[in-house]
Amino acid sequence: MSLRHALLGLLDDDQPASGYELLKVFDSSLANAWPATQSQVYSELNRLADEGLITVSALGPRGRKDYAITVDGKRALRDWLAAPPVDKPVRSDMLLRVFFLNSIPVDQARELFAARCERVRAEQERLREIAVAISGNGDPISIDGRIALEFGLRKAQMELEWAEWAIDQLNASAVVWRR
Amino acid sequence: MSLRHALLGLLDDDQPASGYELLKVFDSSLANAWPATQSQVYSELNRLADEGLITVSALGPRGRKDYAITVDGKRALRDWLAAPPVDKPVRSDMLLRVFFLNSIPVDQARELFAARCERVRAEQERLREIAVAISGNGDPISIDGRIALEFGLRKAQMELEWAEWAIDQLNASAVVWRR
DNA sequence: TCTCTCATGTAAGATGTTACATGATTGA
DNA sequence: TCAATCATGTAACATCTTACATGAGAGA
Repeated sequence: MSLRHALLGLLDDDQPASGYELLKVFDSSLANAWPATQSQVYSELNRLADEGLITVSALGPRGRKDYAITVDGKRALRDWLAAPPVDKPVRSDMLLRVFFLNSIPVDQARELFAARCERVRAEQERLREIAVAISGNGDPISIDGRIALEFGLRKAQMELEWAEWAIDQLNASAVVWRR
Repeated sequence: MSLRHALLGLLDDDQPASGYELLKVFDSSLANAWPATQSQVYSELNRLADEGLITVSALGPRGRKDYAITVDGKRALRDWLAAPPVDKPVRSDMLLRVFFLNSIPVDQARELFAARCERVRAEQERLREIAVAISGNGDPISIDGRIALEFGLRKAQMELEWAEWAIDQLNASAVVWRR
């Protein structure tokens, strides 16, 4: 149930905002921590409003609704932040394939890791551009964003080195095989 | 829809197996790549059997059903392995909290990362024990398992260093604050 | 006027979690 | 005999994805 906490957190940080605006945050910065779809955001906002954790603070053109966090909402947010993070099980399509590597030819396995390297390099590039953007705009860089971004960069680097190491392992075991 | 591919992969690797046996694999090695509950495994096995991708190859005591992969199942598995892995969006409760660090006192933030270090260290320990177990049992270590395990170890190491770095960042910014 | 962006909503279906329910077999 | 393990199933609920639907306002 962290989607609601993400919404509460955003509304606590800034001024009241509409679902449309919050959605843009989910599509940009928050996409790397807790992605959510339009459908989810709008539904959850209505649920939060029903429960009194947020309220409609203003109505705008085109049916726009600005939401503000309530006292109850602030308490819910703080309770969540004080609780230890729950590690939800992580599912990785990539890692699952690794378990079945012996079901495919070695060449295809190498290809799998090579493709992974490509993907990760692209991801690294994307994150580096964000890093440049946020450090270049003159704002005092929010420490939160910096730390989250650093996580992404380190993870990408780790994955890249791992995939390269895996290819080496495949090559080494292929040599052994040939004897 | 990777749960079904995990099941097909397991049945392709080894001899026919029962849901109960497959479940144990999900609780041990596969838990780190694609965790699944008892409820999910049994339902999916029935669905796969309905679709003809696996068949009941033997009946045992206590209503035990051994499943074997079919030709259609093997094709489905190979099609999946040949397709590029899909990166499903990753949701991290921890990372989400990082985005709202400015909503809590610095001490609590430090505590968050310190607790993370503890958790990750425990995880590292767990994985190292597995590494010792599989390298010590005399079997020729499956390259698949080695590569998957290495991913976990590297990820843990990365997270640990990141969390420590984050604490340093907090300390540094706290100093700036005090001036 | 006409298109693009703003703005919100609903519905169907896939996937995952938690809890409950049931009973057979094995070994101490 | 009695407890632990083996063995499968269902139901309710939470969450997430994809697609469809609708319309107002802003600017060329």
